Amino acid sequence: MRLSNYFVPTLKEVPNDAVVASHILMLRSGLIRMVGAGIYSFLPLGYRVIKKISEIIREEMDAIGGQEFHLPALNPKEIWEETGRVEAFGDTMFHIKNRDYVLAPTHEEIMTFHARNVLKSYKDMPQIWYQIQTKFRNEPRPRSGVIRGREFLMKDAYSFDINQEEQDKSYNKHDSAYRKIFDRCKIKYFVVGASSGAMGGSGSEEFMVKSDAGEDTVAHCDSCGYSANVEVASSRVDGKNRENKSAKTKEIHTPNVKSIDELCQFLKIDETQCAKSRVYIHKGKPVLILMLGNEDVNESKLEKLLGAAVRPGHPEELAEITGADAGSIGPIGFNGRIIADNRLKDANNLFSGANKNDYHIGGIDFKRDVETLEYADLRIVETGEGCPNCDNKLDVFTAIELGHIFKLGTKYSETMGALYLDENGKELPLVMGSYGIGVERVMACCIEQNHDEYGIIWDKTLAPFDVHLIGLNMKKETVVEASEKIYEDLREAGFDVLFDDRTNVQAGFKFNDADLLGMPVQVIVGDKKLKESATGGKVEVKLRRTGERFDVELSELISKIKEKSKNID
RNA sequence: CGGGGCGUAGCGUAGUCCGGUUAUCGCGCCUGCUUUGGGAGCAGGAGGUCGCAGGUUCGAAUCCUGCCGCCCCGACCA
Repeated sequence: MRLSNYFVPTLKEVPNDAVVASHILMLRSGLIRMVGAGIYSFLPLGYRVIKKISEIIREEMDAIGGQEFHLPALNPKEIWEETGRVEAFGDTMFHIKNRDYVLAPTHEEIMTFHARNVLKSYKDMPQIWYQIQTKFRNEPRPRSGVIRGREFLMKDAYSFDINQEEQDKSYNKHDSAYRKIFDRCKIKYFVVGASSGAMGGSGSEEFMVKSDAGEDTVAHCDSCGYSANVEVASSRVDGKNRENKSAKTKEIHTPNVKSIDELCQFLKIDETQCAKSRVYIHKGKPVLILMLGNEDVNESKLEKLLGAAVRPGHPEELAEITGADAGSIGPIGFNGRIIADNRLKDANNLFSGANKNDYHIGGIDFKRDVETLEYADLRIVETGEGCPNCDNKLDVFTAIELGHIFKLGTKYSETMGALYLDENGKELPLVMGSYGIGVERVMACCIEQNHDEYGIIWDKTLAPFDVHLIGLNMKKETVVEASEKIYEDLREAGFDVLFDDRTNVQAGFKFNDADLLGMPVQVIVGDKKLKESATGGKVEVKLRRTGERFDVELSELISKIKEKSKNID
């Protein structure tokens, strides 16, 4: 492709609206343009990358027996009403104004629609169906460029099996296919396992990439591979040890002391001597949560423990329930369920609120003074804490969810009546799985992981072109002749070549564009080096990732690039 | 949806507080000449509903009201 007539609008300056590296670089290198919030066009160069990623996904999906569909984005609303998901999605689903259609945010319903009445016999299974298409979600806040959009490209697959055991096989096939896909894309990812417990062993794995642009917070152990969303992650932390002697409880006047910090300062004590109180409302009833020191309550864990949603109590409620305002609440005399974090297990000599404004109580012994006290893990895991599975320490960071594989069970087959007959002629619901990959996120993550101050550094598997050929001074006939010939030869040798044949652009401009666009190999054709050799001339080859440059005789160029390309990974 | 910021040429911006001729500058774009291995030089030129609507005023990019859009933080996220 000749750059002189190729639509690659590069930007020298950083666009105002972009913040994260991948977004900035995708705009600057002319891969994408924004059309509206969370709505992007892929320009020719960017679309070449999308096609390469899609092709890798396609190959690996086909390899596990996947069959590619092309499904409508425009769906009759009534199909979605069968599963009650019009309501479940709520405002996240786009609705068409002048007909009863919705824009599909995912395709469980449509795939199940095709499966029912057609997959009738146990002999028809297993089936793996997939598509690589645009999804629509009315995200309240699109962000980070292509990473969270209102319209986005997704590979989603659905498996249909006769029972859970067979479903596990389909699930495992996807698990290995996903690892191959992300490995081939050279992405450094990790897998976050099933969020333990809640829905009876039904499995789920998220394929995550560490990134500041991410929206999930996860705890990860480098040495054993333990990974979990902080909503469920646990860690090894020491509890407050029970002291030999329990002091007597005493009420202490603590005027204007509202926070743990203030309490510690006022009493000259360490925060590990304090039990912090938070009151939550669960099913209309108050629950007192006690945390060691100044630790925050992990509301996700709390909800999982209680089995239903919780909310912090309003200030007026607190006064009514405890007789005190937020800064002076404690377990002694609290009327209701009390749950303490495991770190406070059987602790004594604690300070906490007195349920009386401007008073705290010291010398609290949980075993002696608090009846019906429950314990649970209610902490939010932090970096540096011990991994629950090995001797190492956890790292806590934000991450981008690239893919998700999920055991659906029979939720959709039952509500939509997708039933088959087993060997005994018994009618049973199909057991389903659902498996997604955000295609644009793969692209964004690659850029997040592979760029420098000058631009993108593509790996050869996803690079829009293999070689970026630069004719330095395209007004000199020697340069034109030589670069045109190299262009032909490289293409004949099977390389995709982006040829900067622009006549009106300075050398420095071309170099910088080449670094910005990030093809793995640059071939630089200049007048000087062409003249340097008696045997036909030399050109310079530069490897984008390492910055390594070297001169090559024209006659050896193809073989040299082939050799170097092998090593570029 | 809450909090904050922004909206002036394709991009990046000055001017806005304190209203006053023809709206600033850089990049990019067009023409010509020169230049050509690290984002060129000179000369000339085109390009603007100052986000939109209404209001105040002799006069509005600037003040007031309403709306729209975009970004960031939070809430939300099958």
